[in-house]
Formats: sequence, C-alpha cells, structure tokens
Amino acid sequence: MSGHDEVVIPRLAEGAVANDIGLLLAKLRAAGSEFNNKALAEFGLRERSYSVLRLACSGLEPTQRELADFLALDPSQIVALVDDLEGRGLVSREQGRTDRRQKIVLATPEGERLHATAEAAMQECEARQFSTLTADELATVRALLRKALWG
Amino acid sequence: MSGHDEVVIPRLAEGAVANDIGLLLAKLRAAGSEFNNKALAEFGLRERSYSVLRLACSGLEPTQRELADFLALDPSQIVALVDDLEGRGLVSREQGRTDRRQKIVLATPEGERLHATAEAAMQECEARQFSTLTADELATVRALLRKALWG
DNA sequence: GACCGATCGTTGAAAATGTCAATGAGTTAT
DNA sequence: ATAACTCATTGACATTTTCAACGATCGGTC
Repeated sequence: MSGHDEVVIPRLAEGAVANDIGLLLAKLRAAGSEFNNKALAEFGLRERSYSVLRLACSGLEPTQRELADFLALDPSQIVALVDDLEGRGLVSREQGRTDRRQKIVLATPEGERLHATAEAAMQECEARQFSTLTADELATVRALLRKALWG
Repeated sequence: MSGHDEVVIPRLAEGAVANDIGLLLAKLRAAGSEFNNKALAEFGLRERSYSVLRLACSGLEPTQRELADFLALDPSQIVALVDDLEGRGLVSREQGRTDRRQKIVLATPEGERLHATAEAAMQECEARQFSTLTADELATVRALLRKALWG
C-alpha cells in the first residue's frame, strides 16, 4: 500500500530498443500479468484459469483443443487447468455434440457467478494499466492488435 | 517452408474474450516469440540474449540491474545471459564508473557485428508479423504502446 | 573513522511452466 | 475392415521463474 503510483521512466527506455514492438509487448504483458494475477488471487484464479473460465462462460462452447489453440498452450496444460476448475465446481466437461472424442468446457452457475465478479476486477486492472491512454487510444490499440492477429 | 501462410481466424476470436487486451498481448507475444527465436537460432541467440546484446550495443552503458528492471527479469537470469554472451566474446563486463558494485555490459566489436546482422533479421520478423497493418498503423501501435508504458 | 542498513552481482535450490512422446478412444477415408 | 488421423490424457523431461542467502560495496549516522 505505498502512497504514490509513481511511473518511473527508465533510462534505457530512451534507446532504439524501445521501438522493438516485441519488447514493448513483452514489457506490457509482464506488467499486466503481475497485476492481473494479484487481483485474481482473491478469487483463487490466475490469468490462465480465468481465461479458460471466461471462454467457458462465453457461450461459444469451446472444446479443449480449441482452448489450447486459442490460448497458445499445450493441450496437456488445458487438462490441468480444466481439472482444477472442474474440481472446484466452476466448470464441467461435456461430451462433444458431433465428435465424442472432444470435450466441451462449460461453466456451472457457480462458475458464471465467479466469472462475473472476476471480470469486473479484470476490467479495473486493464483500466489502471492503460490509464495514460485516452478511451479513443485504448480502442485504437484494441482494434489494431486484433487486426495484427487476424487481419 | 510450407507453401501458404494461411492466417486462420479461430472461432473463439469472435467472443468478447478477444477484447481483453491482456489476452491479445499474450497471443501476439507468443506468436512473435516463436518466429523471433526461430530467426535468431541462426545466430545462436534467443529473444532474451538478443535484447541484452542489443542494449549492450546501444551506447547507454546499462548495468546488470538496469537490464533486469528493464527486461522484467530476475537479476540472476541476467547473470546467466551475460555469462553466455561473455563466454562467446560478444560482450564484456566493465566495472561501474561511480559504483564498483555494478557491472556495465558492453558489446565487443564482434558483438556489434553480430547484433547488426541479427537486427536486420528481427526487423524482417517484425514486418512479417505485422504485415496486415499499414505503416501508419504500425507506427500508431508503437507510439501507443510506449505511451501506455511510460506515459 | 567505524558502524548499520541497503544495494549489486552471484550462487544455488525449489517451484512453476513448457515441451514432447506415448496411449486409448473415436473419427474419417479408402 | 483397415489404416491414418485427431482428441484428451498421462507422465517424463527440460527450461524458466522465483526466492533466499552471500560477499563486496555503498550511503548515511554517530
């Protein structure tokens, strides 16, 4: 609980290095992860389990394979994440509609409830992390990142 | 060397999830890392050792502590990275000017040479990763990410 | 000038993550 | 039917992250 949220501009940020988009992404992500995980700890979640829960709540009925691809994780990691959430009664595995090999991850009512409150906390985190941007700028970033990913 | 670079838009990208900036950053970063590391392998570098080498070449005379803070890595990881680069004659540790505890990481002439060629490869990676963006859009992203980080 | 707390680089160990191969069940194509 | 393939799962293995401790050095205080 330190009083000031001083934003320190490091000396090294002045070099050409700070134009590497990869580096900017990594830094932004590292900073965001820390705050997100801190905020999610209150709910017994981490960034990843939150993402899985979020997708389970989305109505998109994701299979584990889709989760793995979308979150850029190994399928075995999805197993562990879903195991945990399922063990806590937040999601359930349902057999795939057309393909009985795949398992659809669905949120339970309790999972939906937890997600709703966690989502609010996450939005606050995001707002705080990007507090130096205007609403328009934030929307622009969002749109451009999406375009970079999916055209 | 597969023929087509098909950009697949996953089904899950349609949900509200895809508006989470944290998630977009993570995906973009994961995709970028993979390509960057692949390109850097040719030089015996990885993203991190490249960043260290790059900062050692910047003229900013970074100390190891500054590298750790700037790259969001534990100081002990910097030790390992610098050990490796130093062992290959690409950088050297110099005693801090005013504080004899700190060590400044400087590139050797050979380090500068390697960095120059690696930098070209990295720029190509970046261009490829953001090929769906116009030059203006890319500049905008760069500027906004910097603003988000340092105001 | 000698202490005291703090910082820097370094080491090493523990925990968390990432990566990969193998497997059983189920699918699709031939 | 058979063969090749995909899905979720397991377990082994490597890499990365995280942390605590240490000697050397610094800055401030008596």
